[in-house]
Amino acid sequence: MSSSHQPHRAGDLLFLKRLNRSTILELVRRTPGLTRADIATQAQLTKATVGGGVQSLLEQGWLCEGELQKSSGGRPGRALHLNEQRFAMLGAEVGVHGLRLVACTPSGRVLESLNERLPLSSPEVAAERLAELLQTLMQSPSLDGYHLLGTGIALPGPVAPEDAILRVAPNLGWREVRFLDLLHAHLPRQDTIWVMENEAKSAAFGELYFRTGSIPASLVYISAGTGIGSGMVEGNRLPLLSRGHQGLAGEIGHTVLQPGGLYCHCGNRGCAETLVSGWSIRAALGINEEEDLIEAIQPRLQEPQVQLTLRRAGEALGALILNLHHTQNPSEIVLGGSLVRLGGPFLEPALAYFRDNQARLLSDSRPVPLRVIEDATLVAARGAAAQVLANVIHGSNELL
Amino acid sequence: MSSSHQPHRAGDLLFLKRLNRSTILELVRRTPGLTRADIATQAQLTKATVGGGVQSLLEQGWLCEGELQKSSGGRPGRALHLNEQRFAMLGAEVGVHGLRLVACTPSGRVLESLNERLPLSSPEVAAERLAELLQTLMQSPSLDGYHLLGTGIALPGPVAPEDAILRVAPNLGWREVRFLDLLHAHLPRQDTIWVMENEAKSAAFGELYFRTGSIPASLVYISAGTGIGSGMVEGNRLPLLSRGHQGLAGEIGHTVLQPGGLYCHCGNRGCAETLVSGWSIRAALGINEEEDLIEAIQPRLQEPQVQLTLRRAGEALGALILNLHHTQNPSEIVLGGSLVRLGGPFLEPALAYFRDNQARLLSDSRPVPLRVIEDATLVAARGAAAQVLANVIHGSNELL
DNA sequence: GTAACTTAGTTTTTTCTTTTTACTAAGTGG
DNA sequence: CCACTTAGTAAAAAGAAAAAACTAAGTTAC
Repeated sequence: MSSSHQPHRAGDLLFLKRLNRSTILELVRRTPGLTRADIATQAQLTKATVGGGVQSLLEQGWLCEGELQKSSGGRPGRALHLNEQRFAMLGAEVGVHGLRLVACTPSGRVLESLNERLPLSSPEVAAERLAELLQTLMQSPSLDGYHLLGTGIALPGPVAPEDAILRVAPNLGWREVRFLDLLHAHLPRQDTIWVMENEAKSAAFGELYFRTGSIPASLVYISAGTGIGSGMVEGNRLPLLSRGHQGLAGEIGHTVLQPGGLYCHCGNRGCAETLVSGWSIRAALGINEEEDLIEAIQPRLQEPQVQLTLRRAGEALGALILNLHHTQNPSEIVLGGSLVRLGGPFLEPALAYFRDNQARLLSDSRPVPLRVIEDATLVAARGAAAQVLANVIHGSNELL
Repeated sequence: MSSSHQPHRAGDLLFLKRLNRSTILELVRRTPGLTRADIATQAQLTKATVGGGVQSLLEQGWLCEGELQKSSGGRPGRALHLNEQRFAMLGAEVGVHGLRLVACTPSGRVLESLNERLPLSSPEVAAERLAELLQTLMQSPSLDGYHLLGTGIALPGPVAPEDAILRVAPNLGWREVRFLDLLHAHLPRQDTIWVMENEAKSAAFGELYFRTGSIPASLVYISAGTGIGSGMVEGNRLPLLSRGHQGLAGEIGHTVLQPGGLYCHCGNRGCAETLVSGWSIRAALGINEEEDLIEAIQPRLQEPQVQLTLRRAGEALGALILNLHHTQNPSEIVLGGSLVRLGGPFLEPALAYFRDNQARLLSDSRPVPLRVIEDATLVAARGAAAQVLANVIHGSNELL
């Protein structure tokens, strides 16, 4: 969301100060254990400036001091870490089959989570229930003493940038929903940050943002569930989400993969979702909406028709991944979503297709890493929480 | 190339000063005729700061003062413009069929251009000839009195970010070419900026960067010629090119559009280029490499086979554009390249496909603007020059 | 015509943040 | 134990933008 459509920020001294504070905090966040001297080197600031900045970040409770580092012939520096006891963010995902909530620390550690199945319902009902669960989560004992920075909401559909409107959620049957407004009817804003973003984009953000050590320059998260979506985040200094003009960036489920192919829900023909998605697999195998897809397929895995369907779907997913490779070319690809649980018969063809074809153009010896997340339950909710933190650290608010 | 892999820049006072100078220059560049007061409002700086910044930019020759604005009940402000007499950038495109060179002013006005056909040749030969032509261009009388900021080179293939290596140029048969090094064997660096980038990405950059007035938040340029490539540029403050991890971002010609389809040059099956590209159309219609594609087709436009081929290719292009819409979702799409000259029989199906299908997901009343560039001869070269200027204004060099 | 008002831009002083410089702290190695 | 190295702090200096006061140059009301 970030909003703030002002193209240029004021370049005053306060801005400079905050920029340096945010730089320091960001460096420690990425590589825990840094000393003041390390920061001075990496940020190209003087020791004095870093010392002052660290001082104020310690006082505000963002950082805490750790052990003395090993010395290499001089006074040892003192390690700095994110303070894990002071601030927390909430994140929630509104999914097709339920609500997932997390509370996590600035390093991404999950303090508490909730997972509730909820049948398909109206935006109003979902918002009311989510508000209740958020209240519950906030009062959880494991959050005692934490100052809550804000709440991020992940939704299964394109969210218009700047507007905080969920444009459409095909699998929920929602359209043009101002979900945050609905939520605030039951839960006060309370001067904290509220972020609302697409589910796959949130997941992508969290997967990159909470990484420490060697951080990929860019990352694509593919969310394969009832529908198929993706999100891309990149940028070295501040991680930026590719949202697109109308929030449609990453809607790979509706890229054409077979011109003149089957009709898709969206009305076009040959969309990727007609080949690979929860709903297309259900349709091909005659599995009811009420049944759990995975549970229904598990006992039928030996049937040739099931195997063929899964292989075809997997190959289509492989082509989709390859297409992302050739349009966005991320440094890393992460695959999550409920379809991952279909396992080898579905995943192997996908991975094989990408593995065999990704080096067609470039004979690059180092293939792009592709990681499969077995349990992606909390990924999107956690990523929504991540965006709250990023908003605080990089945003123009007064919290830092 | 931008390079400078340092993740964080020093936040000292000089940095702040340069940031504000660059902000001022950027604002005037985007909306010529701004007054100091306008800038102060938009940049959220005080009149005094803007006054000082403008002063130094006037002295350095970046800006010049224009007419008095109309007054609305007070002292009229003085319009500021880019100085078009002082600085210039060179840009060149190495294409499959020849070399194109331009010299242009900071506003993008072309001072001089060269266009030379060159048969397919080695990187060394091309570099030597390009060096000669650059020399010629630099000595052109219309560049008298101009200070040259640098030179940008656009190449028909993926360029690795940070490395200045052309990874591969399929239609030239080149691989792993350090083109700038070859060029510098014949032409000294001379303390100016050198930029090397993919051709479609360069074009995209130039199309966005030289725009004034209402500037789209993001733009995709599609280059449809012998092969098909694209480039995306976005970002409000400083325009950022999506390069991708290995420079493969935008290689839409090798996205799979028909799994199990025809074999592509790259070895994979069903790539978009097997359906729409200069080479696939030649193959379908039996047109020799030596003939000019457009000239060969023109007299045969009434043949049903030609019409069918062009329509099929156009529809594939339409699907490609729709796929970009659903993966990148740019605010604007620009279509250029030699295939544009095929005209209606090719373009109409493409535009119709995109027009009819782009609102499937969102019933957005305002469709994404799609502009066709009739004569894209100089677009990539000009865009390469644009990157030089952007490097000066936003980069960390001392020129500002 | 002129005084009141409005807006543009500059000059001067003040404020604030970083750097510079000098210093203290705390380890290693001969 | 003493030189040496590196980490971090403190006080003085430099430099940038802000704030306030000012001049400049138009319009509007009467």
